Amino acid sequence: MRQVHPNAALEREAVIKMLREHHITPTQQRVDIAMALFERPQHVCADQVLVQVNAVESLVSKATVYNTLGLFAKKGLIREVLVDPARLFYDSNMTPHHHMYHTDSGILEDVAPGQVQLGALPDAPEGMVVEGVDVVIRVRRV
Amino acid sequence: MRQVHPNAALEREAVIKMLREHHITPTQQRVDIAMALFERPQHVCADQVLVQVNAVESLVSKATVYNTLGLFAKKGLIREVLVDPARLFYDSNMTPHHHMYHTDSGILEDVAPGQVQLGALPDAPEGMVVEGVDVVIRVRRV
DNA sequence: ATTGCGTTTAGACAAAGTCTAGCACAGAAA
DNA sequence: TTTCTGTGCTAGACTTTGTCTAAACGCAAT
Repeated sequence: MRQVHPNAALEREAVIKMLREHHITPTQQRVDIAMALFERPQHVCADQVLVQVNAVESLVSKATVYNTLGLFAKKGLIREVLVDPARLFYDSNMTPHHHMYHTDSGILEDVAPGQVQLGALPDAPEGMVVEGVDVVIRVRRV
Repeated sequence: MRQVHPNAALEREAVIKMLREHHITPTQQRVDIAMALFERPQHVCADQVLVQVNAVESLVSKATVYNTLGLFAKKGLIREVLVDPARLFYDSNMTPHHHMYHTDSGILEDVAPGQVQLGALPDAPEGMVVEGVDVVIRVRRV
């Protein structure tokens, strides 16, 4: 049986509200996943979320973690980050910013938007809209 | 037995020279792959290269295609492009430019560097160098 | 010819992510 | 509260991309 720690109740409510605001039905599993994601701003891949959510007790299946992360990204709650060819990262920080990726260690850092001057983007082709612009600065040890 | 079309001889020599300039031992397989890549500037994934190279006759194995594309990228002959979470693309156009990615169709286009104003990048952390900066404009149908 | 080293190969393997078919749950309605 | 319906969840099989391994190959130098 599912047990929810009583002290977590308030944050849980806040998360449910957030999901509702993004037109996502707040199921138990989605709330669990969202709480893991928004505990702190972070970059995670599906596998890490799976482990984190099920750390204490098995709450959410693999398929649901994948489905939910995809749903959250589609609904604009989190952001996909493509930096590692082997896995997809998600960023729970939705404020505009860019990324610095350490290719040898896999570390992914945020870069404040003011640190990159981005101007004059090309127009999207006829009948298309810009969904987003990703800037990734790849760095490595000398 | 390996057959090389006589008219391709000249281009083959040029490719061999290019490999040597990048300190890559020009084996038959590497030359075949490079010729497929540089036939025209293009974005390809490993699987497409495998098919293209072996279209007429089976010349190169899967492992070699993967190894060779990785080698070429490491040696600066081609460039990895991360746009699709499911596969890694390679760009045989090494002149500086950015990318526009059609998320629904998978089409990947070049964007001339002049069309994006990129200024004032943050410094790389101590003991690190910037390997590259990727700018991807993701677009989709309205 | 023989040795040695880098390259290629087939096929097994690994990891990320998707799919399926049936069960469970959320929310609406009575 | 109970029932109902459509959405969501699950285990586990499956797919796809890419890597690894061990043996064979190729070529240059001895």
